[in-house]
Amino acid sequence: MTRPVAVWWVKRDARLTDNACLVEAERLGLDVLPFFCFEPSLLAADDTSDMHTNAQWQALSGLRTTLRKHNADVVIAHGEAVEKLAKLHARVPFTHLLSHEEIGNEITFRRDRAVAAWCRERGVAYQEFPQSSVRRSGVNRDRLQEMWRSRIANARPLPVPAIHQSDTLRQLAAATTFPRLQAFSVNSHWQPVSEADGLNTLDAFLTHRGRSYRGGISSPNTAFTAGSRLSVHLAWGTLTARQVWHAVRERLAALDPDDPQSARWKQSLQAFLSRLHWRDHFTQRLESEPALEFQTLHPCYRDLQFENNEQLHTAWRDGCTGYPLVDAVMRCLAATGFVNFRMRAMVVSFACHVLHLDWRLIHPHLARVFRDYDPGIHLNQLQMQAGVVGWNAIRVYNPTKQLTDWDSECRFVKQWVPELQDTTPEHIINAKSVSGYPGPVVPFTERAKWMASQLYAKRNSPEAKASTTAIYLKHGSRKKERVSRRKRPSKSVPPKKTQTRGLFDDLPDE
DNA sequence: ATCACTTTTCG
DNA sequence: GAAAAGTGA
Repeated sequence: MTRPVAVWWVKRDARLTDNACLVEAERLGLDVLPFFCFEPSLLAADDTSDMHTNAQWQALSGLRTTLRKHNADVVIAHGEAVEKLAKLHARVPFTHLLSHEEIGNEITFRRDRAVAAWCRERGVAYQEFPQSSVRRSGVNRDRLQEMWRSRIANARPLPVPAIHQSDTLRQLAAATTFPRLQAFSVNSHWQPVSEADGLNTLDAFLTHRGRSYRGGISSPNTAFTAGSRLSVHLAWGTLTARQVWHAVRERLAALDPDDPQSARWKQSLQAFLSRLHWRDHFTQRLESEPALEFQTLHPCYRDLQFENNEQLHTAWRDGCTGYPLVDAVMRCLAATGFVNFRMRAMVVSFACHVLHLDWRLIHPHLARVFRDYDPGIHLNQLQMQAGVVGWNAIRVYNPTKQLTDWDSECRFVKQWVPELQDTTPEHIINAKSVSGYPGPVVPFTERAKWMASQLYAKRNSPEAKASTTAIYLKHGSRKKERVSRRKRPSKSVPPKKTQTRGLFDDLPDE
């Protein structure tokens, strides 16, 4: 009467919809036992924080609630994965271990390898299923479009299959409880993470909020509602890119051409889809080049010396640089775990180009204050904004210009930097001294120019130029041919039509 | 000539 | 991204 058991090892995929592990268990006709492990070695990592552990706890709590409606439950463990799996195996001799293919940092990769080795030793069939278009260990970027088409665009999200779980298994799972961790206390500033919250967020974006996406995501005052807010769900796997992609495509197809609002919706949703696709481009780069967690993709920057002044680092981290928008963003992140892309890019640019801090030095803190921390996205964006990828122009964000452009009334600044509560916007923007708020820790223009010159000097060395092409071919975008443009078209030439941007042109984000 | 806006180039 | 260059009223 007892069927063989497949353990579904839940990691960043605490959801029932579009879950290949559950579908596979059903296909094999196995009982399924979901298993989640809070791992001390991961909890202690310098890029992990309570914000992340709390997200996983919420996702898992949601999963448990849903599973119970299916008359099933999840085993919750606290300990190292191999050790806990072995202990479970002694109790329930499962034949299969199913999990999603995680593109993470070195710690999770090594952990996955150790689990695979344990499975081989024990004769447990271990299978990992991709949950994005990223190809494991694949480096051929020419085939990425094809991967996206076959895995995302031309494949429907998987429906929730029947879940078979014996009473014995269910009782065993139900008896396991959450470990007592500080991270599990509720913080109302943090965005909720669960499959149900993910679906609600997606729905609200597609029915109301999404209209303002285009034009709304740049300002920190509007981005909290105009942004999709799906990043946490994609990061922790309470939604998949495939679910989101198809939901957005359906919404686009359903737009009423007679509705004057439709044009705006269309622009917004297409801009969003483009970014959704870019996620995988970056994740693929980390999968192909895991060393970029520790060193720059381009060799010419590896011997670059950074000032790494500890006072400047602390001032940046705590939001005390004397640059109001930078400080507001750092404090907002620490409190909420979220801010829009542009503001994140600005604080990275500021730390690297103005404070002269190594991107590896600022990496752990940022990872910890991003509730949507996803190593593939984070590490690539970090290197890109630090200007060490090699082929993009070096982007230096001017915090004063950003303030004028996106928070000219200083609403966001005042919300997070109460010292400036009673100061007028003009006063703040012109950096007049305010008692109780520090002046600029370092001068912007001079320091930014100096760092840019350092970076360009590295890049322009003949050896560097030689390797740039090779690296670009391996890791750059495939979409647009890099045609050398005519310097100055003659007057007689018919006006060239403005090149319409495709979804995947080499202009990530803003 | 000037202004507002877009495109191109690039420490 | 920012600045310079271009465009068209």
